[in-house]
Amino acid sequence: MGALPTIHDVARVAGVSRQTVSNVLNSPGIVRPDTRDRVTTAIAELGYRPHESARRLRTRKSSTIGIRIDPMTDGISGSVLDRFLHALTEQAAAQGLRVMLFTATDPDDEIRQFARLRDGADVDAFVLTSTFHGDPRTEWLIANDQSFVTFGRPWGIDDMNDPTHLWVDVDGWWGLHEATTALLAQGRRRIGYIGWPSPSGTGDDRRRGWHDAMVAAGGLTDAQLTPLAIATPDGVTPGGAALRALLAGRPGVDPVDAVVCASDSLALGALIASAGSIPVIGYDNTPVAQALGLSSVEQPLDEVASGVLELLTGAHRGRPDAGPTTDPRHRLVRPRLVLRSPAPLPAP
Amino acid sequence: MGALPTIHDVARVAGVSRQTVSNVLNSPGIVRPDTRDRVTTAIAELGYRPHESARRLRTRKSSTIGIRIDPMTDGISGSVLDRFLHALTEQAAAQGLRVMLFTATDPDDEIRQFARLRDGADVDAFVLTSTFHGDPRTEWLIANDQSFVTFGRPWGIDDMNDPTHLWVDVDGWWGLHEATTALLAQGRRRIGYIGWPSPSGTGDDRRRGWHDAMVAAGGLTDAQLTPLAIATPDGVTPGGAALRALLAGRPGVDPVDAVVCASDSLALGALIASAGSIPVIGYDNTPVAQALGLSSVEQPLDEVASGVLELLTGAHRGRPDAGPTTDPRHRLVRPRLVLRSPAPLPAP
DNA sequence: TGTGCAAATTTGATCGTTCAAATTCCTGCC
DNA sequence: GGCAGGAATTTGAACGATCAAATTTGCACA
Repeated sequence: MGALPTIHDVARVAGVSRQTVSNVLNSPGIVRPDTRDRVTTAIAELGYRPHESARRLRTRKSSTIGIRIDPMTDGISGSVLDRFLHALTEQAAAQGLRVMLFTATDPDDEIRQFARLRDGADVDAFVLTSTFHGDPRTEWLIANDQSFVTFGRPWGIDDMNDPTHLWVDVDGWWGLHEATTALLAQGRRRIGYIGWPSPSGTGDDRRRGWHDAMVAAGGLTDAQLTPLAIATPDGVTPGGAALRALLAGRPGVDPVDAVVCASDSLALGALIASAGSIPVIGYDNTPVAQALGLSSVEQPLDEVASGVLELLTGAHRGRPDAGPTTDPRHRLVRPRLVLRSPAPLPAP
Repeated sequence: MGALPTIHDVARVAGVSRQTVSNVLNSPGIVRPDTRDRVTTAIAELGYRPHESARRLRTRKSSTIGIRIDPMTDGISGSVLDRFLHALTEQAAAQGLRVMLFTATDPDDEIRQFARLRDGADVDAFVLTSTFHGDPRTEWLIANDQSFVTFGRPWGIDDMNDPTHLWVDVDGWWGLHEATTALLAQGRRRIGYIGWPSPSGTGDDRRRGWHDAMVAAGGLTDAQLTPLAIATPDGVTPGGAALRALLAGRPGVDPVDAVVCASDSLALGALIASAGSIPVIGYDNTPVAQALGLSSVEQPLDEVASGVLELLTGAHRGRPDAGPTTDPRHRLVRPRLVLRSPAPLPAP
């Protein structure tokens, strides 16, 4: 009674062989309907479930995805990973895949973890977050023929159309384009941008979204736009400082009448510093933004998760050269603008 | 070259048998030092690592902990689970344990997931978060003799000293006692409390922390304290409403001059509604609190994680009746008060 | 009725490891 | 030198599943 039933027990009860039971589970098409029913009944009766480790040993597949969980560097946007993890786990489970976590102190350590998990046959695919240009992790994974997909573009030349690896990303350009356009529709004309220093793949992309929307609107020239964009490290305090600079203006540069930001952290700082005098739009739609009624650009993490799984389990099977070339090797999903009116906040 | 080395390859290179290699790995004490060295060298040379699935199949242990990842209900405190996950994964890895995620829509579904993971021999222990009194999940786990530890007390009578299962929790009483005491030391006398409706194990515990500190201070009687505590659902808006009520006072009830809250969500609402006029202290030290300079009570999630692992791998092995009775079956860790001065916020 | 051939099912081997039992090695002592 | 007895090591079997090949079944057709 204590022992769990094995495939052999099911076979005995159903009056068939082990292999037939295995076939019912793995390729039901090749077994005759009446035997299949008999086996299914026996499985239900005994409450049998295949022993995953035995299956993994034999098939040399773990059906497990490894993903690194960050040390929660920036608290505010940390929840993006959290929501992504949830979406990924949920959708993976629906396909019989498991999600295993690991931590790493730096990229080199992460590569050691890759090796450890691969050697132990613990996972057979990885999902990478926050990749950067020339990332040693993707290079290692490619060199070692590991199956993986990144959440984030490679940001190299031509990577969009001829990527060296599979990726899913959110179209930050589109997000900031939408945000800027929405402010323009509200009659704002001098819309500033607060983002990160170049070069930053994500950051530059978002800045271009703002820039292109402003140019399309036709009010300002390229030269007039340049002083409206501020590059600063991420964080609430830098966001506040940047906004004060934009509001103050300079000789020959008028103050801005709205601001879009590359992150909710920056936007929060800007919101506080602006004292609610001008509209501010952030990025990521974090809990902070939700709580304070800050407008923000929401990343559709469900779509990102399903895109990742498609690339992992679909024709490409997590490798850039495996699938047919007709099948796109990436997914670029569109974020959604969430407009809110800020809650009243206490004065200094 | 493609194939990973097996224990057999190591044995051949070292000139010993499979089992000796296995012994070097699992019980180094029983193998002679010089053979041990030879084997260790061969392992390093080949880069051998045991195939975890094969090992699990044979030993019937998975060395994997299962934990559910929540659907991110309340965004603000969601990051607590996130930080806990990170701490748990990190410390588990140090002990050769893996962490596997799963999702569930409700407690019954979660029980189905338990069964699935157990039957597949995927995990051999569970970590439960946010348990409640009479939780069907803990009952199922006990009835099915599963190894598990909860993050959160059972909240039943006598569970503290004679628990039916192993648990780790943060001492919310102590956290609110500290917060209240800190405000008393600043000269505040009429300190209000905003929390959740009774019965709520966590909530009632935190309220008692505030209550006991107030009583110890001696300024107010029990009857005078009652109107200073407000019970309301969690959230930013309810927090604001509660604070307005406390600030307005009533016939015979003077306004408060400070407030402690059961969560950062409530505290954030209170902070906004108070317009910075009185000090507010929250609970969880979430990113929002950090960003806005809101004082808060921080849960030491590293300690919680290590406590969970101790109970899981120590003498008790995740079961209430396994270890010696001298060994405590729970850990109650003390939170840390983080005092900040709020950043200036924009006016309505 | 027998034959051919595909479909359905069964059998034997195997994945990489550890357990249990058997064997060999070594050391001390008479 | 022989022998006892423990330490060190090796051997065969097993964990529970799937793969590959062998076998049996079922059906159409001559």
